[in-house]
Amino acid sequence: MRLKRVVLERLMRYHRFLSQTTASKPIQTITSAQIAEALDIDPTQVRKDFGAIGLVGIGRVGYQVEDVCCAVRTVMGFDKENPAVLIGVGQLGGALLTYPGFEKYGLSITAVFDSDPAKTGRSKAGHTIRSIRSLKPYIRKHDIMLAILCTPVEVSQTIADRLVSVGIKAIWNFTPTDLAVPPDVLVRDEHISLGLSEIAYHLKQ
Amino acid sequence: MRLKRVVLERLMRYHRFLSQTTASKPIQTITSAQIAEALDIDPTQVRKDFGAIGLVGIGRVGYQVEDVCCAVRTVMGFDKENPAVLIGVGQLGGALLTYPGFEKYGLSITAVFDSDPAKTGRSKAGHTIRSIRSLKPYIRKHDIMLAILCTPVEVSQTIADRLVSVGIKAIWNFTPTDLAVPPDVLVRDEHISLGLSEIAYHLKQ
DNA sequence: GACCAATCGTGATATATTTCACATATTCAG
DNA sequence: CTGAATATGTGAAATATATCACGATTGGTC
Repeated sequence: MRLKRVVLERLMRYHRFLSQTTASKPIQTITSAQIAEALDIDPTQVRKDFGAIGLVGIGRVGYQVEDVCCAVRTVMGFDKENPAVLIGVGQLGGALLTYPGFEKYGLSITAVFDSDPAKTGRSKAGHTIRSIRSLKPYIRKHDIMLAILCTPVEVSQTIADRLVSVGIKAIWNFTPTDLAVPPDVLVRDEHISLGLSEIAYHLKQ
Repeated sequence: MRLKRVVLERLMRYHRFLSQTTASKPIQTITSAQIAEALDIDPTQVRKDFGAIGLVGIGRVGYQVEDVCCAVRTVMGFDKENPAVLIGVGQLGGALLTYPGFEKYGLSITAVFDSDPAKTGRSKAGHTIRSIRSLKPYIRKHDIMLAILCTPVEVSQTIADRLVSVGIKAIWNFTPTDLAVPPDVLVRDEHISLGLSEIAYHLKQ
């Protein structure tokens, strides 16, 4: 069965926790209770999640840490290369370009685009900024499936439409827009205003 | 009753949608069905969410757009000033400093800190970077409740502990760490790896 | 003013998610 | 080898969330 978003997010937390833990103190195995305690999750939940990705533990012992990490990475698809394009090299786009953690997840930004003629041709973080007009041919030629969207709000839907028309399969949306796309295209929103709302509400209490 | 996180997120989507819509074409009222259609949500859900924040609509007409926006902003606490400190002026921290959208939500970054002596004293986006050693006295003196955490992973928990000990009430966590804090302190995680996992999984299918 | 169509408000229903409870399996001690 | 202790794995129960169904209310039309 297709894994739900909440499950994927928990799997990531397990993975991160185990990576951090083993980095400081190498351990072979871990129990669902230990993970649950650290991440403030119910132990049963941990076991069910593990079961969902085919992990089996050992009674009285727990799970092989190595196996867990491996299984999560495989299920997520981090072992596959995912070339991506980044569109809009503003402050945020620039910050993402230099983010060092992407390769760990199989993501590599292979080209960056911007509609500002003053930027095109220039170089940023080792990438030559291309004109937005070369976006379509590039995606077609290299069979890109993922686009990272960092444009101003005004053009984000327009760019999204172009991306869809040329066959993109996922859009990582850093613009504060609710994009309209066909159901087979995944949009993952990374609006920080959502986080801000939770914080502001908490502080008001 | 205390609003749930999912409700808050939907309220934000309504608010953003209405802001965008009215910006291009001024309208007085809107129906739950119209909002639901645009955001791919059930109309009943919209009405229940509105009911939860005390909004009442009019039969055959819908809701006053103005009222909705106003109610959301009030409930969220965007009408109150929220001074915040930002810790860790790297790529991401720098990008956040120049983000123009915060004031709309009542958030203002009043001071920025970094532990790198090479950075302290310098200026970035209109802020003088302070030494991390002045963090505690600053928070105490100005009664700051919110911290934006953009430090390297290695020190994030240490800084979080210091923040908690000096009375911070919410941490907006941009570092890929599961922070351990007392239950009365809100941590909102903004790990982009979570989004990445959803994308990688989708692309693998 | 009376009727019709469209919309809200909400209890009931359905679905999804989390937690509980316990049988089963494994380790360790004596 | 046996028994006690501690894990897992999973069906059942509880909780949370979303959707349906429908009465109540409003605005427009004749």
